[in-house]
Amino acid sequence: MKGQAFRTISLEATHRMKEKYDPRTIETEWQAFWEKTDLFKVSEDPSREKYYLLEMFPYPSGKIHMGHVRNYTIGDVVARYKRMRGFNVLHPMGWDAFGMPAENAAIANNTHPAQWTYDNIDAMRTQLKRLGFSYDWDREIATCRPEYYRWEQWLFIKMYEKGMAYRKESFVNWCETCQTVLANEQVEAGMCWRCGKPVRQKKLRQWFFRITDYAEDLLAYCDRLEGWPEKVTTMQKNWIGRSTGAEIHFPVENRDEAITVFTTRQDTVFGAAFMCLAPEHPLVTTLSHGTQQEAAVADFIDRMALSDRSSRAVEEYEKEGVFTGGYCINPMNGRRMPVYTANFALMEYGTGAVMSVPAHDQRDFEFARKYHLEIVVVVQPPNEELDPTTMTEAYAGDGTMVNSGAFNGLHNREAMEAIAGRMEKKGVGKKTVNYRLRDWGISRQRYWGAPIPMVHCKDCGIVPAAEADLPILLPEDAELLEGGKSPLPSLEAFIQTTCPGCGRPARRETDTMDTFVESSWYFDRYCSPRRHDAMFDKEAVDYWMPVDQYIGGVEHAILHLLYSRYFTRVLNELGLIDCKEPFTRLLTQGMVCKETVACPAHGFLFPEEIQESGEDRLCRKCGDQVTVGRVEKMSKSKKNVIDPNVLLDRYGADTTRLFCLFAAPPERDLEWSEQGVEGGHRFLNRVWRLFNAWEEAVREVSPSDGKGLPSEVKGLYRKTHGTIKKVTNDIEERFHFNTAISAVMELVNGMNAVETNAAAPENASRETAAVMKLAMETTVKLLSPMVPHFAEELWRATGHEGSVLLTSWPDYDEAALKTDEILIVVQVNGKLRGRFTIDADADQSAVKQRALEDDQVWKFIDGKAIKKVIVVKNKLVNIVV
RNA sequence: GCCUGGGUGGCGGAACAGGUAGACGCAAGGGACUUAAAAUCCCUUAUGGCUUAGUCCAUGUACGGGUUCAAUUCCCGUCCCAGGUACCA
Repeated sequence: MKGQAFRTISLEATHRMKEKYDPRTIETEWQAFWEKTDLFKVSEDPSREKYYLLEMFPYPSGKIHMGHVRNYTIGDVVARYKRMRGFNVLHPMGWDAFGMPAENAAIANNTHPAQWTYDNIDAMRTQLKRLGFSYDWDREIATCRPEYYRWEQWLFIKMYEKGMAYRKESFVNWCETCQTVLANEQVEAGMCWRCGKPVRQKKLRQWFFRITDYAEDLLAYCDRLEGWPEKVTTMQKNWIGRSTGAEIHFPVENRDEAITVFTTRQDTVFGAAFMCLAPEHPLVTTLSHGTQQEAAVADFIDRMALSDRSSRAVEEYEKEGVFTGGYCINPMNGRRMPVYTANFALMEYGTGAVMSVPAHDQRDFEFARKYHLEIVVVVQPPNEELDPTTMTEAYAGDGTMVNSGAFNGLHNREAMEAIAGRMEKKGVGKKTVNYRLRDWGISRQRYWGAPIPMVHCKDCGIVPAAEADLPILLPEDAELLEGGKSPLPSLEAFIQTTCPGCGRPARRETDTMDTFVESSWYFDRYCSPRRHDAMFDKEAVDYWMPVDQYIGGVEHAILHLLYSRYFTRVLNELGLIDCKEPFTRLLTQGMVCKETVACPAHGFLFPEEIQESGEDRLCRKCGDQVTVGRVEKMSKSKKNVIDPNVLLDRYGADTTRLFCLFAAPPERDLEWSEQGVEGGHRFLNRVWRLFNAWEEAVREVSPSDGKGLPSEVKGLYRKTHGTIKKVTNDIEERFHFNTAISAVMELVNGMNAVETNAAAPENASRETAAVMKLAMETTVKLLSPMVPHFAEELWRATGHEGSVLLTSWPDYDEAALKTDEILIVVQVNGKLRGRFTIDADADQSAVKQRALEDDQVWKFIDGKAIKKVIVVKNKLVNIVV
């Protein structure tokens, strides 16, 4: 605090709370107070233990949605909790500000992407502030600012120099009409999502990051990420897709070259009867050239280029192919194998060539049957004899080798090793490891992104921009073009430059970077966001990193998280940071869902388009009955959205936060419920009234230490300590805020019962008031991370100065949890038959005795022989008869 | 197809290490307060049964088996739902 009393918040301890809970007033007052007193500002302090809490930063689309509210509420609770636990907590926020929607919006509204983006950021920042999140706003970053992407360009150059960034030709989804590259998810059934015209596979020179160099390391560390959900590490492992096998070279007939394949089943090489190449494979055209097949092959390649990857991958896609006219030779047995090109062979996996073993691979089997190709059995299963003429499906299991020359009789698993060894000796192949993971293509033919800082020079080739020229600014005066084509290649003022090598005129690279690049290091930048002469302040980044707890949607399980892990390794190797894994613990929160409502005439309806009339729900546009559909993730297209602003206006931030936390545990989907929000609001009101009633009575007393308790409040004292324990565990170990809140609700119910059962506040004994005070202060502290404004106000009401956030989290006294008497339940043959209470220190035989004497129990054991009696300490007795 | 999750009252969800199934909240019904309504407070609420309406009995955590004194929890099999992934050679 800066010494001066803040205007609207009275700092006096005698400040009286208002009769009525008015969230809007207290929330704006406390937000202003926090800001004025710099409460959330942090700096490195080596004497204190740090805690870096991060939520995935949002794309500035214009409005916060409920998914954000949930994500950031969860994060804020943890941040505030850790802070009360004494940690030096870094909790920053910023904007993932480059990307396509800004360009689309700019075209649609005739604004500039920068203008649109910055306006959105302002709007969303205001919303986040209204929710009372404890961000250190001084660290805010927007990735579209030159101060940010300058360092991304700098890093790109470092990576280029180290060979980690390179350029190569690859296939992309290309829309001719829009003159642009489309991401896979922008291709709908083979058509451009924007103009509806067919999408082609086009070869383009593109920039790549060599993430595959780290495939093994990224995979190996998956098992060490103990704080990550297994679901996510499993998805990453599958994505990396390591498989062991062999690389085999099949010489091409009459040519001095070979087709190299990757296979995991080198044991079946003697059964390889034909070869399948991806349509994009360079040999396909070469082999068919001058043969009768030439026209058919060309036609097939054309047709395949038209179908994008996702539609090629649709279910039950018919396997088809065309003979290329060429042959290759099986290096192990000299078999002449026809070379086909087939739609199921993928250029981007392995070598783009498949040795086809129809007897032992289902896909090859179907292909062979369709085109009447040879089927050779080389692995015989243990209990049956395979006959190639009558087989109805491939046999992919293990067995004994046949038709395989010197390897006949071996078990196929042994043969794998033996054949690999033999191939290596002959120089026709070797054991190898293959990954599904591809290098990361980062080129985008887009305007609204970070320019790739490279220069094309006629004489020197491709050279990095000079460090002194950074940042390579994205020109602001660009005119956005209908259709999405990047204006950069036609902006002469941008393109023309001089070569940093020879000084002669040269041209700038016009590709911009994939926006996943920005989000792969923003968490490092938060550590020293204003540093202008370096990417990061090494000391700061080594103090704060790695992120202790990262929170976000599971939809980023693969790309964002994998790229961030990769970048951390790169930065580590370049000596810029010490850590190797960026996120120690990861929480993936569930989606926010709501029922969909549709009208037969008008389709999906927004909640405000629905009229409630008695039991009926009607469409406001036409008055017809609406139909209620499935509960689905809130989305604009389904119109099942709730605008957080409406909630903030109606209930305030604390109720909104409380509902998000209470309705479901964080990792599960949350189903929206208007009544649930009401319920949360009612709870806060109930607490408010309780505090109002007791405010005077507890003002002068100190919280009870548990000594000399009147019997009517003994239970409440114990409950208070029990609640601290429960809430602490729920937050600390599981982030189960829903059960934490339930526990506080129970405590509040307990406090209410004091008034009904024991004493009205005005004639409560001093001891009773002392226990009440303890319970009240505990309630405030336990609730403060979740409903911070509300808690601040009540903290004042219990006679304290300053912010409750600056106090420490309450401890519980294990001794206070002990009860004099405990409840024992009695079972007969495992069925509940009775219960009794007994002194907590009673020994087991006494407990057993009591159980056997119980009237209720006796009814069930009378006349039967007791076989066994099991006594579980402090819990139950089970009598087996 | 494969890989993850998940299936518990009218609903959201609890039961953390096999030990009282249904915490807490919502909704519903009844009652109190009020001229009235809202708000608030109290009571009831898994299903079925009843000779003793009870500290009662039976059934019950998707379904079928199993292990155990005891299973929502562990094991085997089946069904359904959600998410991810997919011709990966």
